[in-house]
Amino acid sequence: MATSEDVARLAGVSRATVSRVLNGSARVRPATAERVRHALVSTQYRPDVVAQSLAGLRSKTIALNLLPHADSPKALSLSNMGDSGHYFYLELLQFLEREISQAGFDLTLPSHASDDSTEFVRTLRLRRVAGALMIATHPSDRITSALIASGIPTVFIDGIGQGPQATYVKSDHVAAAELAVHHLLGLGHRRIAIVDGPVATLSGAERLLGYQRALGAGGVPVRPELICETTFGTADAFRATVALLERTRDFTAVVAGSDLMAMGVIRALRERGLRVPSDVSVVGFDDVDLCEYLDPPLTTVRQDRPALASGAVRLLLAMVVGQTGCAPLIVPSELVVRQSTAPPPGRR
Amino acid sequence: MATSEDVARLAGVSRATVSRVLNGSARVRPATAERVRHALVSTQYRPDVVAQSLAGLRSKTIALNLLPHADSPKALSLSNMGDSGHYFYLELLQFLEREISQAGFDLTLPSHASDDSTEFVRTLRLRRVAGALMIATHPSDRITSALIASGIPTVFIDGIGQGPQATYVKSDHVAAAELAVHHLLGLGHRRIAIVDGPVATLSGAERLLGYQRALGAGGVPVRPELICETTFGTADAFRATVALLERTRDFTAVVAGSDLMAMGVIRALRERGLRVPSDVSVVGFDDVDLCEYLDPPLTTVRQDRPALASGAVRLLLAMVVGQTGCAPLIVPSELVVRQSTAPPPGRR
DNA sequence: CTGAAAGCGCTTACAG
DNA sequence: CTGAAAGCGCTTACAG
Repeated sequence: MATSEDVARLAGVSRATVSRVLNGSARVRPATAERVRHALVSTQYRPDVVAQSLAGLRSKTIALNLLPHADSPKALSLSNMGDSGHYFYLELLQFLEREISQAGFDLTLPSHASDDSTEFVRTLRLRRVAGALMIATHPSDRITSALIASGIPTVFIDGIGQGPQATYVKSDHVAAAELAVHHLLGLGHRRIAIVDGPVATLSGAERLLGYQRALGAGGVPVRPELICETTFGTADAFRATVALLERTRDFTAVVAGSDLMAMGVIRALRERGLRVPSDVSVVGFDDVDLCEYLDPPLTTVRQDRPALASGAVRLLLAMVVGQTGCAPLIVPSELVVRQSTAPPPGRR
Repeated sequence: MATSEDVARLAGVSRATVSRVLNGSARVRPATAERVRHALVSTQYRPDVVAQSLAGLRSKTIALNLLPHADSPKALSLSNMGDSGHYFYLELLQFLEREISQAGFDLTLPSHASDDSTEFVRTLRLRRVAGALMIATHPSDRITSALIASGIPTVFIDGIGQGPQATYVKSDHVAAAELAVHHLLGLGHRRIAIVDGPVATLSGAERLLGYQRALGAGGVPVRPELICETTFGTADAFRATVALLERTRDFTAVVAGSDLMAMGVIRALRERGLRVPSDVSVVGFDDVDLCEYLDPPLTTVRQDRPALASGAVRLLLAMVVGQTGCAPLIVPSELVVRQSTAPPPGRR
């Protein structure tokens, strides 16, 4: 593999000059630059990224971390995604990877030795990452503040955190939940339950808030016994729904905290002899790929994955090249009506 | 951040010695080693991974690539996984990440500038990756041979490739398909269709083979009109099943190429008025998390994800430390009977 | 505009 | 057993 030395020799210049035309870091006489450029292609030169990093430049690497309501970096990115509760993030990741790769950056999932937030930042620094993408971190996490203080450009996705070199991107989950509830209200439902994800989570908290607000706006009292909170896992949503049904059957619709949770909700409803949507309507969130293949196809509120991903990468890259104080990006959601919602029983 | 210089000064030795105790690369007098170790902890020293890489060592980084039947490295890892057809690999990745992280390695998804296989290898070399994990590469890919020739330790997962520093890990998809078909045969089915993934794919090809073999062993003739091939996507499985139904309805069971494909199959069956399993039984492969929440809960053949992942990482790490000629690992699958299979209509 | 030199933080022969 | 030196491949002040 050709080194910058080889290129320099071939072009009859010094390595410094080669570096300069490569990085456009200083003015080079057009003729020389041209010679260098020729040498560059004829040697098939590729800069050694490791050497570049060592020489002080930040590497062209973005660290990725997914830490749903866990205060510890040890909570691994993918491991957190593994339980199907996080399929949505996977679909998001797909777009994220595309954008980052197109910008010529590598994505790295660093292994964290300890679970201390100082160590976390140190690990990123040691790898000289250009920036960090943090998915689903809770605002009060130690890591959030450590990262903001570190000055490493970072964007929080579905999390909140702001600083000179930090900002965030998220869907408006409050409005999304309002959309879901309005839809149900519009169909004639009045007794609407919610099987929500953890309120310690941004989306969990916001969806609950939206649910309450929309109910209020519709003149429907919020009934605490219809509010369930659990994890984003399908199995837990199933259990929570079973518990809800044991408590009361006085509802005709349920807002599930996510599409995957909706699967658990629907299964519980059915096992107890309730039909969806004729007895109970169910609406989810995210609009994960498989929604339309569920039985019944799931009515849900879609998060705009491409907008979320490209927004996040755009902001991150802007900060990497020095921009500061970027405003957060709030992405609107969209109701997708399929067949898991219908008017309540006595109302058709 | 403390450098090895700092540690050396504090311990009253040279950087070389620090390096030696760190890497155990040479004998150091116990007393000195002890002093160094003290200095190590009191300075909270962490080696600079970038510098280590540059100094000639391979980095503690494993490259990850997912290239289902694509001859191009441009086909991005996650992007390939994004269509839900690859949820299984995501669940696998979860285990992979855990194992790799525990071993102290980072996982990197390198961005590939071109789609040439030489460039591919070069990219890995430039990043000084310790090894590569290739998921679902086709044996005849250019990349497969380039990688084997490169000498970079690599293990192919759900792919095939062998060399001094390359080996593979996979489920026995043939046996898995036989399991599925035997189960159906045992229930009394004789007319069994298959909606398979691409035969250009290892699992697609093997599952078809197993299907044919099991049928033969059961004395049931293989009928070409009952064999469909499509992608691993749910939507395509849906379409293929619709097409199959237009051709013939003379079957009482279908073997789907994967769980996600099974979702498409079931949906198509239902839309055409067929009930599952009373009219038609359906069996999938993989045993993805959500199988038990489908309606009906899906009978499937489970791939042993933990065994696949830990086997792959173990082999890779062995090669990273110099072992050569590792034998491939074939992992057995297991039938999981749920409720999408039942005896054929007239036979209960 | 361009080159010689120093430096990024480590490791590894080479001497002793 | 241990240190001084060279080197990994690049970049960036510093001179000119």
